[in-house]
Amino acid sequence: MQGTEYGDEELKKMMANELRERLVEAEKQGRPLRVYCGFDPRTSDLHLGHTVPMRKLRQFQELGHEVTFVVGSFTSLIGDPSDKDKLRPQLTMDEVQYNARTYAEQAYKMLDRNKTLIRFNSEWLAELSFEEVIRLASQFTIQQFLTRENFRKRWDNGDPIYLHETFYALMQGYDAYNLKADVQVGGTDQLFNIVTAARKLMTFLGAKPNIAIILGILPGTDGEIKMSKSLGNHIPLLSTPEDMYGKVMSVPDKAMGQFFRLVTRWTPAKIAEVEKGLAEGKLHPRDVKMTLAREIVSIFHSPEAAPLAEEAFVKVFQQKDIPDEMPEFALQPGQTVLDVLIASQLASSKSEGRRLIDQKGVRLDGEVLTDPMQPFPHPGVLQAGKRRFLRVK
RNA sequence: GGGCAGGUACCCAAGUGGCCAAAGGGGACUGACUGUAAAUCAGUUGGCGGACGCCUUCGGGGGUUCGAAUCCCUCCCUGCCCA
Repeated sequence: MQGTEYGDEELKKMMANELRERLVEAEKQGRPLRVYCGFDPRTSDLHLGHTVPMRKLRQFQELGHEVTFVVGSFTSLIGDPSDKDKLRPQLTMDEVQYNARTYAEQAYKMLDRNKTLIRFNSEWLAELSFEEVIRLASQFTIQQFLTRENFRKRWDNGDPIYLHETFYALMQGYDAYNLKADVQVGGTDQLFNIVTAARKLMTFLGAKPNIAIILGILPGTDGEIKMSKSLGNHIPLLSTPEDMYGKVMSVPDKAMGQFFRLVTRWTPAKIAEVEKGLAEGKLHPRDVKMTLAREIVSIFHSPEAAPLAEEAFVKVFQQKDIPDEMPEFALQPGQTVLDVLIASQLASSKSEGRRLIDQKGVRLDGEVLTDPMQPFPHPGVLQAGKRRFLRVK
């Protein structure tokens, strides 16, 4: 139950007990537990936050249980208009398939490729008739939905709550029913869907309710809000080892604990020890965070990549030196400093490039450049801000 | 269907005829400092031109005005109340 967060001791106890019973029962039947988690294939770019439930799935996998990675293709196909004016594009089956594939590919950084079943929920959800949907819906009251914090808040604020949003809970419950799931994994934002909706629906349909494993939500690099690409505070799974290491180092000290618990492979005992050391001032937060960064790079890249990423970090930020490796750029005759910034994508617009130069953020071989329009002085190492380097030839 | 209140930049949210490219917060970026891309402090955050400048932006479209995010018309969307 490491990293779980039910927000309620009773529920946690209940789930732990049920899990124990289910294990015994499955054992008797000579089968593994069926565990699943659903993922929205809207994006193909995963970040650390997505890996939290995956890591839990992996643990089940290692214990010999059957893990299903459900691609929420059905929801993507119908599109979700809850983002007011931006009409979310409805993805085609091809796009969903494509995203799902890249998604799964990244997920295999966490999951065992050979032991993971991948299913698309449109397989069964698209088959439901309206009549059946109504029958399922009749098991719920509006009031039940309004007790969910998420809906409650919006209700109180006068924000829209769309009717179909309530169906998501039903769909998720039906997924669990269809998969005959023993266990469903998800973040605290899924508590209602997994515990209230899925369990109720499964019981109604004559199945055993799934057991909820509810995990905490990983904050982003700002340490406050949940990690999300659209908020710009995410650490992409596909970032380079150096970038990933650095981004972890930029997480505020206060948020380290959540990273220990939610993304590392550390045992509760080790985490307790580290936190004790920090609290007593015996461990330096920077060193602890470096260990954390190494661990994270090891998980998502390789154990070999971690020390190299650390080396690059130490070199650049502690010794204020330049990294060994950096992209190269072939200087064209007549290019100004600004031209090079744009052409090399160190700046996305001329205004941004100017701003960068105004702010003394651009250096060539350590010298601050002040004139955006000057012809590029000479080949060398161009630095934009603290962490972007370019070898100009 | 009727009445009322709303739709503002990446997000939240002020602004209700010129001083608005648009307060404030968050996020992001830059600098200083440091223990790190932590914390703290300062600055920047639509685009284009060296700059006083120009262009695009406040739900969509149209209009009034020397001048509109702000006023009018119309359409779309949301909330509340009534039917």
